[in-house]
Amino acid sequence: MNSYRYQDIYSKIKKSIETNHYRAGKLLPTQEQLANEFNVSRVTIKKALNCLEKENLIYTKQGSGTYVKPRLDKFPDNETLPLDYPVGVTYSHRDAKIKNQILKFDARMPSKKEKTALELNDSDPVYDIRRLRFVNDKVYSLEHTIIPTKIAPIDTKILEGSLYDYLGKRGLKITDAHRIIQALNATQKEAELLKIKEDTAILSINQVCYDQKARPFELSRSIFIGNQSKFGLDVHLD
Amino acid sequence: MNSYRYQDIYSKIKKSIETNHYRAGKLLPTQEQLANEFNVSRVTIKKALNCLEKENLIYTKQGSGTYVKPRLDKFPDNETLPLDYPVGVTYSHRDAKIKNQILKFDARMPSKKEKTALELNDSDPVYDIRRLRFVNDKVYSLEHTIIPTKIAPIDTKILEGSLYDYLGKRGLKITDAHRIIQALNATQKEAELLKIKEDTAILSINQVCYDQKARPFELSRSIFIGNQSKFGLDVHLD
DNA sequence: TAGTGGTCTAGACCACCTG
DNA sequence: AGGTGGTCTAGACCACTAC
Repeated sequence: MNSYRYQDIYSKIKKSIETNHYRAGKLLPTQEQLANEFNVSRVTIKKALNCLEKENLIYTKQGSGTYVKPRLDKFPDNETLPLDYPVGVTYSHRDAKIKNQILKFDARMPSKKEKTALELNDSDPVYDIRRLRFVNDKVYSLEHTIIPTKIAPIDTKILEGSLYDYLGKRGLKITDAHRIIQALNATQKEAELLKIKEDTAILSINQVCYDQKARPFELSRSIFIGNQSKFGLDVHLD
Repeated sequence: MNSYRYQDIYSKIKKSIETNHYRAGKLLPTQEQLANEFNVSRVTIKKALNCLEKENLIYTKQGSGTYVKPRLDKFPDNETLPLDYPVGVTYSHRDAKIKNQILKFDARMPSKKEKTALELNDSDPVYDIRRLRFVNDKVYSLEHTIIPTKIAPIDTKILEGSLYDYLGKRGLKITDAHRIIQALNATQKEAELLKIKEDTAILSINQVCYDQKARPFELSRSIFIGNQSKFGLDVHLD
C-alpha cells in the first residue's frame, strides 16, 4: 500500500490532464483552490505538482500560475527503443517473441580494466557471457556481458531468459547506468553473427550498471544492426 | 540573488562531500542534527537533501540514514560528448576552435511533415539550413536544420556562430528535446562532405527541440563520423 | 524498542507576474 | 495593488531499519 496523500492527488490530477479535463496550455486551478478541493495543505499540493512537473506534464510560472503542457507523444512507433532505460530486449519488446542464443558462458579472472571498472578484489572472478538475441526469430543484437560471480549465481537457463529480471528478483536493482554510444562498421566476425554484410553500420552501446549504492555490478557491450534499430531519448534541461 | 536557505545548505553540503569531509559510502549526520547545525527546520534540510539526491550524490534509506554515494566520474576523456545536452558543438568543445561552413541557407514553405512537427500555420515559412561543422579545422559533423522564420530573424553571420546562444539571448530556451539516434552507412554525398569513404558508419541524430511551454521550435538532423565521435549518457532510474 | 527518514499541517512571509 | 507560486517554520505523526 504505497498510499500517500500527495501521490493520490498526483494521480488524480494526472488523470484529469490525460482525460483533457484540464486542457493543454491552460491554467490549472490555483494551489489554494486545489488545497481546498482535496482538503490538504498547500504544501501537499505543491509536492504533487512537483511530481507532475518532473514528469513534464505541467510547468509553473511564479506569479502567474500552473499550466498544462501540450502532450508530446513519446515514440509512436514501437520500433524506436528508449535509450534511457535498460538495454535488454525484454524491457522493450514486451509483446514480441524473444530468444537468446548463448554463444559463450564462462568464468575467469577479470582483466585489469574490468577489475578497475567493477571495483573488484584480486580474488573475485567474473562471468564472461556472449549472447545473440532474437526478436520474432530475427537476429537483433549481440551482447557481451561481464558480471562478477559474487553478484549472483548464474546458469545458462537464466541467460536464456531476462538477466535483469533475475537479478531484480534477487534484490539487485539497476538505479544508474553509464553509457557510451558509437556508430561503427561491423567487423567480419560481428557481421557473420548478425547475418549482415561486413562493414554494415552498427550501433555500439558500452554500459556500466550501478546499484542503488553506486556500486558497479555489470559491464556490457551491445551492438545493434544500424538500419534496423532506432533509439529514442527525451532530454529535459532545467 | 538566487539565495534561498535550502540552496545555500545544498551548496555547503555538496562542497563537504566534494572535499571528502563527508566520506563516500558513509552516513551523513541525521536530518535533525543538520537542522540544528544550520539553524533551519528539518523540512528545509530535506529540500536540500532532495536536490543532492536528484544529482545522484547521496541516497537515503528510510529508518537507517542518509548515505554519500561513491563518485562516479562522468566522462574523463573530453572526446565523449554528452547525449543529454544540446547537440551543438559549441556546448561541448568549449576550448576547441569551432568553425561553421554554411552549405545552404534558404527560406521556403514547410513540407507537410515539417508543418505538423513544428505545429505551423499555412502562412508560416521556415529557414532551411545546412552547415558543415569543423572542430580544430577537422570536419566534424553535418547538420540540417529547419526553423520557423517567426521564431527569430536569422542571417549567415549568426549561423557562423552558435545558433543556440543567439536564440537564448532572445529569450528562447530549449527545455526539452526529443531525439532519435541511429547508426547508418554514409551515402555518397554525405561521405563527400564529411571527407570519408562511402559506407563509413555515421551516427545520425534527429532532433525536435521544445521551449518551456512545450512548443516545438526546431527540427534538425546531425550526422557524425562513427569512429571519431563517441556519445555518453548517464541514465538514472527511479 | 529506539532512532531515522517520510509525510503532513496551518500559517507566515517573500518573489514574481499581470492589470 | 492584488494575486499567484516559492519558501520556511515548529511540531506532529507515520513507516521503516536495526538491534
